[in-house]
Order: sequence, then structure tokens, then C-alpha cells
Amino acid sequence: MKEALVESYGFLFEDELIEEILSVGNVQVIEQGITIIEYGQSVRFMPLLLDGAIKIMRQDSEGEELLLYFLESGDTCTMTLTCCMGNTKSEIRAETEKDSTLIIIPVEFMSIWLQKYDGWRSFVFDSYSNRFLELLEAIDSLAFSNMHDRIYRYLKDKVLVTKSTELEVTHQEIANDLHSSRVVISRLLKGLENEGKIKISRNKLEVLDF
DNA sequence: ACATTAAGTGATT
DNA sequence: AATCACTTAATGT
Repeated sequence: MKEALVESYGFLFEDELIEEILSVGNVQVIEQGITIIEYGQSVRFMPLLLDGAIKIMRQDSEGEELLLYFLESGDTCTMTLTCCMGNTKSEIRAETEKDSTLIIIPVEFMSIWLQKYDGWRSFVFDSYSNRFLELLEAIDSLAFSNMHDRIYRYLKDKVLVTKSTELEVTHQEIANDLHSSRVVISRLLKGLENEGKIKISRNKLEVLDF
């Protein structure tokens, strides 16, 4: 397990920090499709993603959801950082996008390590700025792109995150993530297929032009 | 063979 | 781009 931690975080974290994470952290393997953090939940732990991917969703007042971005190995959920520090409730939902390995850290170490390790401090700041950038991208995509481009971006993102060009998704699920309707997605996917960018089959689709 | 669920289509706003 | 109403196709029992 240490190798995975070093591979994902070693470039930032001091050796002592790695050791400390290993001694206080709790490694968990979580299968795909599990909600790790729910709206309104106060988060008492901090997950470091070792392997897999997590999708971060936002929900409006009517319960409609929208995908904000994906987390990959080496990432942590920034919401937990704000939650843990300020003791506020989660504004987002986090769900495993594929089978994932997490290392769970009790919150109290968050602030202790901030003072103790430069690597941890850099990590926290980098996380904030990276997540902020991803949020901007999500806004750009929403505000300035048509659905056609959004879908294509979404699919390419998913390929990166799952490390496979074969995506097991239904049109309905895509519609949910992009906050659109199944019919619209089906039509636009058809368009992408005609452009030769993807190949569609039932419950599955392959991204060709990547 | 039948029911269920995913995906395709035309028309309308 | 969304919604409706309907069809067609694939899959499980």
C-alpha cells in the first residue's frame, strides 16, 4: 500500500509524512457507484484517492444534479478540506466513478500537518487551486458551450478518468450527469457517431477519435 | 414467449 | 435544446 501512496503523492510529501499517513490512515476499497459524501453531511474524515476516480455532483433545489468534475488518484476532495476546517456541511455529493482505493485520514491531522509539513501545506493549496480551475472549466462549459461540445468533452473526460476508451454508460446516465434529457443525448451521440468520433452500442460506447 | 429497459424518431414548443 | 408520444431493438426470465 505504501507504494501506491508514494506513487500518487510521493513527489509532494515528505517521507515522515508518508509514514504518518500510513500509521493513522485507514485504507478502504470502495466499489463503483457508492456515494462517499452526501449533501448536508458534515465530513469528519479526509479521503486521499490512491486509485480509481470520484465524481463530484452538485444539486439544485429541485433535486436535479449536475456533474462538476472528476477526481483522480493524487487528488482529495476540497469540500472535505473546507468542511473539516470550518465545520460546515457539504455542498456537494461525491460518488465513486469506478472501483476506487481511498486512504481515510481522521480530520484532526489536517491542521496538525499543516503546521508540521511543507508538503502537506503545498498539497492543500494545490488542491484548492486545481479544484478552482476545474470549477471554472465546468462553468465555461455550461455557459459557453452547446450540448454537442459538452457531451464530447464529457466523454473524453470519462476516458481519461477511467483509463479506457470503452465506456459503460447509458444515454440516460449521461443525461443525468449533464443535466439534460435522454432524447437530446441520444440524438447528439448519433451525431458524434456519424462524425466518426464514437461508436455506439447498447449500454456501451467507444470513443474512437481521442 | 413475454416483460423490461435502452435507444431511435417525428412532431411540437 | 426540451418534451411528448410512440416505435424498435436488445436482454433477461
